[in-house]
Amino acid sequence: MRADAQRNRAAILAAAEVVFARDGPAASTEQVAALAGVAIGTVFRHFPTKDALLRALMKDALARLSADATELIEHGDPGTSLFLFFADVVAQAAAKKTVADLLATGGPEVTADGPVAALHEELGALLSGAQSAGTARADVGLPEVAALLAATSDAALRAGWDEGLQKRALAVIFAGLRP
Amino acid sequence: MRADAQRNRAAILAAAEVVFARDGPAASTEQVAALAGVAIGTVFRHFPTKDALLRALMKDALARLSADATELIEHGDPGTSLFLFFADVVAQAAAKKTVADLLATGGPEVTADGPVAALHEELGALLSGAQSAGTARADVGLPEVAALLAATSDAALRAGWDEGLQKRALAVIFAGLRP
Amino acid sequence: MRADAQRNRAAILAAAEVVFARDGPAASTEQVAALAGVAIGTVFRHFPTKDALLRALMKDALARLSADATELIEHGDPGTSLFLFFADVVAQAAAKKTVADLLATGGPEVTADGPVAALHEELGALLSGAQSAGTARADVGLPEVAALLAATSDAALRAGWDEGLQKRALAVIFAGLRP
Amino acid sequence: MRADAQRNRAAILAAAEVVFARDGPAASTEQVAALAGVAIGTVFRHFPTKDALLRALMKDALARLSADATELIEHGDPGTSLFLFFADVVAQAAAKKTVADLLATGGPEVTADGPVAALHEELGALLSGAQSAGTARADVGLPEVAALLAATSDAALRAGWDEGLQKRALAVIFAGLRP
DNA sequence: CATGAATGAGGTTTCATTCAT
DNA sequence: AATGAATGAAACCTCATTCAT
Repeated sequence: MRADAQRNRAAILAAAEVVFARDGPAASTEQVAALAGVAIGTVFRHFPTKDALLRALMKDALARLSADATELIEHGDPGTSLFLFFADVVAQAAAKKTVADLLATGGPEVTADGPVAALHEELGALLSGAQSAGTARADVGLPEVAALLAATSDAALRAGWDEGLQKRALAVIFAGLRP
Repeated sequence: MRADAQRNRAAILAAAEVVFARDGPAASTEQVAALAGVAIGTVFRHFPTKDALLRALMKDALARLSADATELIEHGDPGTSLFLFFADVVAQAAAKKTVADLLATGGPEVTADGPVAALHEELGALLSGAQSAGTARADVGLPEVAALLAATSDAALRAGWDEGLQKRALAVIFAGLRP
Repeated sequence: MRADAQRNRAAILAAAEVVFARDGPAASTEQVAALAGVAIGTVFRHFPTKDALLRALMKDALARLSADATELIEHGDPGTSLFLFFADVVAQAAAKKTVADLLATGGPEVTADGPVAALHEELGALLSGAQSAGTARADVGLPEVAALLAATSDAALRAGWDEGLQKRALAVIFAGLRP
Repeated sequence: MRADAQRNRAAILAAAEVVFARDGPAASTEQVAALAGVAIGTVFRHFPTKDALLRALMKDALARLSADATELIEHGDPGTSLFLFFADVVAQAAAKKTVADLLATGGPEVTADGPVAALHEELGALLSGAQSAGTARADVGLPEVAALLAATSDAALRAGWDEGLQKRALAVIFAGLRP
């Protein structure tokens, strides 16, 4: 891929994140092209379908989340990393739509193997760490933790939870997770 | 309003609930008409705008929730009513989209005074009841309870939480609410 | 026809005159019904078609014009009646749409025999009278007088000619008609 | 703009002129597209609204009239140019709707400053020329001349004045304008 | 007779996608 | 590889007309 093509791809993804966050997935692809400063044809050359663009967006967001999780698993404090990660994701979701959408739906058809599974594994590691450290109850499972993470992230975005509300709502969930 | 008109209005609302739950608010009004067994013009005679139809749907769902809450407040056990209501709403949301959407967004422009406020008041009564009965901590407030209710309802729908997942996720939140 | 039916017919015609004058022939029939204070079905019972309603409107307007012309022919001064009639029609047209429309188009398909022909005959009588009285040139014919009457009536309405403009524009035409 | 786009724009305007002249402004945009040999989307790419298309049509027609007037002012005989222009406009109007519509209404919102004012100025120059040359009375003003031009153009179109009728009707007006 | 709800064709407009330039 | 004009299906909405009440 040529250098300018690479640059265009990045610009399109960045523009798409802004546009779809602002106007929802029903926003028109031309708005994305306009914000990216390219012609509509260029968008479709890089992403053959609007859906492909949305999926690429999710993949990117997932990758970023996974990187954060990995960092915490490797260098964070096992007792607090789960809660830190949880709170971070919710805070990010309150600002960006895609993160939430992807967590909520798992994205279009990307369930079993893809990057979503990777993120779940990492979340599982964080949970195990907290359980070993005694800061999370042993009888809570990964599915409900992941579900609650998705639910709160999504809600934080859609309802526009402010920082105070995020804190109080998460306090309830964290209290429920602790022994 | 004539009897047949009344019947059609109800049929349209019922159809809209199904269609919008299945395909999201971007679903076409014609699908609603088809499922309701009426012509497209009839839908627009009853609801002059697609938006008006969506709003009517939310209003209906809200009314049903309020009725349930009122019933619990008046005849339920204060110690368990909050949790019962919470779980019921989430369970319903897992089947119907509008309930969740409305809880998440408060609906278009219906924020301060309308039926949303009424529901919040009722939720507040349930919370107070639980706190008086000693089954909910005194330091949790209505805003976070409402926010968590909206978040879990919405997620239950979108992600299609099965009964087991609903139960486990709510168990965490309920544990966090208890003293 | 029952008395109330008669009353409804008149109310519909009156309403139609107002509505179509205000919004043009593209105005909806329901607006007419609403202004007349009847249901839409009643309009269609009296006039089986929107077109029929428009035609009836023209027929009425024509009848009124014919009556005025006849009155002038029988009791007016031959030397001035033509000019008086001309100016009157233009003045009325400035206020009501249908008169102008009908003069301009002759109405839908009503050319040879109907009330339009009657009006033309009367206009011809007025012209002859003026020519005999020496206030109109002998070499102008009925067709151009009728055409100019239609043109100025229509324009007076559409462009909203005020009284002063009507007077000055007609002064030119009258000067052209005089010997 | 690309060459093919330019060609399409012109084709659409030409088709619109024909279609709206034949069927009035209520004619459908799809007819325009069909006659222009393009898809409906192409019409809306060039003119984002049906109204925009109608306005563009008027602007074009105005420009052509202005060009004709300017030509006459600069190179024509002052004594006859006014009458020539008047007759030409009426003759054209008998064939094309837009010319007449625009003269009658001034077009949508284009009143004070736009090209309509320019045309009025040019008409004023023609009138002054005729008055200086002694072929028009000194006491007729631009307003009534413009009004009569609009009225006759419009009527010539709507009523379909044939050449003979145009000639005789204009003869009356020209006689009224002469000293 | 009157009512007004229902019909459904048709109109305007949007937008994902294709393809000539 | 980029451009942006063209396509055409499909969405929303209107309205003349019909017909059950």
